[in-house]
Amino acid sequence: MEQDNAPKQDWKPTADFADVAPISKLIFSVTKQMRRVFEQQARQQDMTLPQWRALTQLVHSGALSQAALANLIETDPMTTSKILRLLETRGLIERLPDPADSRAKIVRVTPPVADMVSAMKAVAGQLHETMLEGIAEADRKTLVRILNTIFDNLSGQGDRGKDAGQ
Amino acid sequence: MEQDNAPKQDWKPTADFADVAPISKLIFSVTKQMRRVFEQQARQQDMTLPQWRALTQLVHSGALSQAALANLIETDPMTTSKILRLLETRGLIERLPDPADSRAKIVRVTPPVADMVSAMKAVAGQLHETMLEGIAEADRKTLVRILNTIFDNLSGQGDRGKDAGQ
DNA sequence: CGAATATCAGGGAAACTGATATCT
DNA sequence: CAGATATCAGTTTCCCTGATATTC
Repeated sequence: MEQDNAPKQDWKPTADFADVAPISKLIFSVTKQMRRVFEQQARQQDMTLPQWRALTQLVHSGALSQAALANLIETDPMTTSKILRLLETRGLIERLPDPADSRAKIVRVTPPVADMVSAMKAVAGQLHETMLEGIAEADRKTLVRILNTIFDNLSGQGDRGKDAGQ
Repeated sequence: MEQDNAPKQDWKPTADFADVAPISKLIFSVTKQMRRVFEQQARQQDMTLPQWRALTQLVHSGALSQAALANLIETDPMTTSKILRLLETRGLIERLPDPADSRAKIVRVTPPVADMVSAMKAVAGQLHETMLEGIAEADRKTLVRILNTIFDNLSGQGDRGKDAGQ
């Protein structure tokens, strides 16, 4: 038996993630909180965040091809296809053949989605207000500006991540 | 001039996610980009983001019980257990019985983890620099302050997510 | 006893890879 | 033909739920 009542490590801890990339860590933490709160509320409508992003993008942009939608919501075509299948099964979206390109499918939301979107907007709006409580308008503008800069800096990194600027 | 914009569908599109929660959407987009770039680089070390967060937390805090670690990295105990099993299989961490509480296990990193952490720090640091390029020091400080406020606003929301202390 | 710790069993969703039929 | 579009098949990881043995 070794008498090691003092469990100590030999090597030095040096700098860790929080020291090397404190802002990254903070953004990840914030997003994790946002995601958890959102999805907990959204489960009442059987809605996940990626599904919600696809749906709102379609509401915002109108009918889109799957490839265009995938680009806008920043998911690969295969994942987008699966997300859309889930939404289609529930009758929230429909996929129509593109008359101008028989490879493509045009995706659009269906009328009965309105009620659900309305309910979800309340959830998203509530979350948005809660998280921004006590933050002045000037700071919010600054935040948006900085985040847009970060987004632009990251677009173009990695294999995929082309444009999507906007 | 633009008093009447042309509607595309029969039902009213009203406000969508981007209108209701533009900052939320932006944060999600930024995080998605960060995550993709990070995990793409991290795959060279067979490392995912949650695993990396657990590992760096252990480096930072030293030995911890699984419950304490789970609280710090904001994952539930079951998920934490599985993440640790993956790390333990690779010999990156070890779980020892807590002499003071025989229900608990004390988790700590193993010495050979140093090389991998060193390589990952380079990746994380590179990503951090890239994404913050062109952002002044004052803006970075502002960003950290606002994000901390948001984090505090969200802590306490939802079933889990109490105070980050304990 | 009630609460906490860790784990088992099981499920769903997201992201990625490689391959493929069709079409531009 | 090269490239784009959407999908199939399959794997991994994460996150959640309910249940349980043990211990505080």
